[in-house]
Amino acid sequence: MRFVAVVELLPGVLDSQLQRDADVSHFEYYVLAMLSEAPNATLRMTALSLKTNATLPRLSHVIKRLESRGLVRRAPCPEDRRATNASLTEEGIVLVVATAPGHVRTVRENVINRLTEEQIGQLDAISDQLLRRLDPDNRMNPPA
Amino acid sequence: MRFVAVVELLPGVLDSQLQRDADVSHFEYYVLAMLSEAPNATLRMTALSLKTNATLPRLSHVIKRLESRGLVRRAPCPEDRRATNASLTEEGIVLVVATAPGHVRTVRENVINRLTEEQIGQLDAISDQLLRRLDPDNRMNPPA
DNA sequence: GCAGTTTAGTTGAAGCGTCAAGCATCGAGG
DNA sequence: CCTCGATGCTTGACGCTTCAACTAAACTGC
Repeated sequence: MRFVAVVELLPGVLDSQLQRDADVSHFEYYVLAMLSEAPNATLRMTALSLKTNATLPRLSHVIKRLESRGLVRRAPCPEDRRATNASLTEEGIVLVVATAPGHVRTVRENVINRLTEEQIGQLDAISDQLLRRLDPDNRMNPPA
Repeated sequence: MRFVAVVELLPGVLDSQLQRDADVSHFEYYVLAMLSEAPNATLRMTALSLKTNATLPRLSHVIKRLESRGLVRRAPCPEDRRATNASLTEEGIVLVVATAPGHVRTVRENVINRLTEEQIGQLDAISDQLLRRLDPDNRMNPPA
């Protein structure tokens, strides 16, 4: 199916733009973006891993790298001392703010602008349908 | 967009099924499948890399692994001695034949069966539209 | 309270993808 | 022919993801 080809190709396109513009992978950007939307730009590791569909080890490694680049800060959670809170630093916020428009534009150029209004509606309905199975608990898109 | 979530999640689903059933990644399966469709189950490395949207180094590594597992055979191309022909072995053919139905079923369960006839048509038209930009030369789907 | 289990997260080793460099062959120009 | 650039592919090193193993803290039942 042609759709499979789209699924194969699209991530690469999104990745290269972010790599060029901000030297982050699409996944790293997504992590930063999820943090930036959270109250106080802070989330617990587990919550963040659910939102980003990452395994905990993966997230742990990524956060360590982002921390070493000064974009994220880790602090033990006071309420549950097993847990770790990840927060955006000032620098991290700056990066997200600076990078978001370019990223949005890339999505726009590669997806939205290629389709009619009607098709966008169709695609959204189709995606919704598919997510019922791919993400039954709606982890990736909590009713923000 | 919800569509982005689909693009993130779907590859993982397809991958796990193939990993479970045949101990190959989705990409490895795709390589084997492309070979199986080619005349004489043989393709030159460059042609195969275009069809699978892989860099040549990546393909080279993958083919080496598949060869070491006895699924693929490499032979220098007689017409152009720089080139390498990759072919499916008997064993490789057996794997593709044995694995294809399960893979098709997975795609069916996760995509096709979730949508109405009408939506499938819409998705195909949308994919076609998007591929005009994502794959302008139509490398991934030569008019078979 | 205290053993056993569950939850939260980190770490290190192993495997795959990417990138830069390399080698061989082909083809075009003089 | 012979050189020079282009083409086809391979290789090795490095980075990221995954998996298994581990530590530590929190619940649970007795």
